Amino acid sequence: MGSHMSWGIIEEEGWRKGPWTSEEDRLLIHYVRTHGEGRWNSVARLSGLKRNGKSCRLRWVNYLRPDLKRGQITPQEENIILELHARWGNRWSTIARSLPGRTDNEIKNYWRTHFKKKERSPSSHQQSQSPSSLEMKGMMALLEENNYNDHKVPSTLLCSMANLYPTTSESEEGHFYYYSMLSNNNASNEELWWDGLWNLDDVRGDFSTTTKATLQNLVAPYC
DNA sequence: AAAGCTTACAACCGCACAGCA
DNA sequence: CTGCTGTGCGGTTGTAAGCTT
Repeated sequence: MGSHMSWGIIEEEGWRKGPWTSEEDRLLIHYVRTHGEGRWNSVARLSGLKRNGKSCRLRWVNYLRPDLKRGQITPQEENIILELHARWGNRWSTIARSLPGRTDNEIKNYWRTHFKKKERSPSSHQQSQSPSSLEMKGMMALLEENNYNDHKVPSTLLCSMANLYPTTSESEEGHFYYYSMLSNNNASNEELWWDGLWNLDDVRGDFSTTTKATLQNLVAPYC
């Protein structure tokens, strides 16, 4: 689908809008390779793209990033989304951090098309592969019980994550380390925690641009 | 076969926040 | 302290493709 959509190309104040062309993608990829992520408002000047910074950032984050996982959301990922949404609500970026390769936009879209509908038809919800509302209540009770206060993640969630990201190879190593660390009862050790966060960010790349707010977002749900 | 409906997803918008001069 | 700029986030929209009637 995607690039075939025909949003009319609009030029407003010199900025192009609408669907990206492969040439624009190429320019943006080249820009990121040479200058790194960030400084999005400089993209137009440095790359020749007639796109504003926001548009460039969005295109990169949601579509061009090399670590993106394409394809359908798996049932395991769906379970994680359900669980994390029950816990955090519409904090899509927070949820996305637990699903490497998935973007907040992707998860948000998935939620809207799948679960919003299910909310309206409770009977179909029970038939799905997702946990029933009763099961979810149990999970949430577990979550509340543990409350992440001692930096523990419920084993149910960790099982899903471990199943989802079983390998320790290459880019996923950091993530798995992160989850294993969380599952460790001794992981309340603050040092281990921050080690894990550094590791996570390292994997996500461009650690240098990670702001305090980003780290706070990362930590907040567990604190 | 055609019309209407649903799903999927790319992209935009407005707001909030952090950092910096 | 204040205003500006850059960035991130959540909500929303628009449209192609697929499905149903």
